[in-house]
Amino acid sequence: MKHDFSFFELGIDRISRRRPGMPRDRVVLNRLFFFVFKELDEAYNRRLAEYGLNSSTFLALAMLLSSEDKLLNPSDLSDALIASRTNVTRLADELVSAGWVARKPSMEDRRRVELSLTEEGRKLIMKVLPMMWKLIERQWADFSPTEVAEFDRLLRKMLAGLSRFKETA
Amino acid sequence: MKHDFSFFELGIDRISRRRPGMPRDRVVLNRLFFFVFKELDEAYNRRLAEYGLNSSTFLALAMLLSSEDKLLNPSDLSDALIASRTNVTRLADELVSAGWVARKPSMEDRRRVELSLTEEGRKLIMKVLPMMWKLIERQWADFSPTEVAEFDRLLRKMLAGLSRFKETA
DNA sequence: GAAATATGGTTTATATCGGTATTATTTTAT
DNA sequence: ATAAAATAATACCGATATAAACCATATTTC
Repeated sequence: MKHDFSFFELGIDRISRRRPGMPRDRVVLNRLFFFVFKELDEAYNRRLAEYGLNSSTFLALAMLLSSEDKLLNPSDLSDALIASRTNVTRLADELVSAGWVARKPSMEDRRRVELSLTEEGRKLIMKVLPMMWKLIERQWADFSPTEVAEFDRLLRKMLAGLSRFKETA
Repeated sequence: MKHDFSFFELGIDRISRRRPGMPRDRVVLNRLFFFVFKELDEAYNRRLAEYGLNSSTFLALAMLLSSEDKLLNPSDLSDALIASRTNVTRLADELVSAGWVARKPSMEDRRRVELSLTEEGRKLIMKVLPMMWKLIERQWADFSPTEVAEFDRLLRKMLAGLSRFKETA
């Protein structure tokens, strides 16, 4: 990595000095959040790439594994992945052509499509899940249970703040 | 919004029940982080869109404003935005054709290009910055200074955890 | 000082994603 | 029972992003 976060902090401070009125610490927080996300996303994608997966395809397979009875529709996946249905159609194409997922028309509702894991898809996600969990454990290893709980609380509070200013638009 | 976060928590718990060994709370934390990021990004982009901007173009203009003397190269922007140089080229094209930024060849190093704000670009970012700061203040309004500091600390700790497992690959 | 290497920026090819329109089917309203 | 509205999936298109190849210029190495 070329830069750690201090690089950004300096940039923010430079703006702050010249244009007064900036809520400095909160701007840093937003930027830090953004930065951490990028690192998080990149780290996991790099590991998943070893299996020909990425965050979206991994999560899709995990969802499919977790609901092996219920049968999942593309719309369900769209919700679970926070992705457009358009994109899920494409993802499903990808997963099907990789041989991990099967598409079947639904009997009850003929508009629907039912997605399920193939044997290969099942084997793959069963292999990847424990790897991911180990990774996650390692990532959070330094956090005490209290810290985990506090982080959780703050993230949810942040969510509340965000939803509030969504209404007022 | 169709779903709040509890939707995802239920999905995680469903997997957890069937496949033992999941570090449940940390998985939730990762997923929550991802969810919050999406909301954050979407919220800011929606506001910036009113000015014909998005996170990238906004940040680029802010960086340019903050270094009105130093003159910024595309590479600098690439670092600041955590974006590929390829993408910065495209962004610069966009900003130039919108009339907000000027491109000038550098004298000292003839490989380089120097980017600077036009008068219009300057006016725009001077208008947008205070709007953004107000937004950020509102977003974090419920957080006490202690909470802000604690959030900051936890995010940096998370970063440390991430960088650790980057090395070990 | 010439050759090898590194750097800055762009072009080209490719991936990922969302919006809109479209088609097929189901549900609702009258 | 039929017309209108809603829903599910997709095709098509444009926006945003990266990687790889490339050219021009600087820097390093010998």
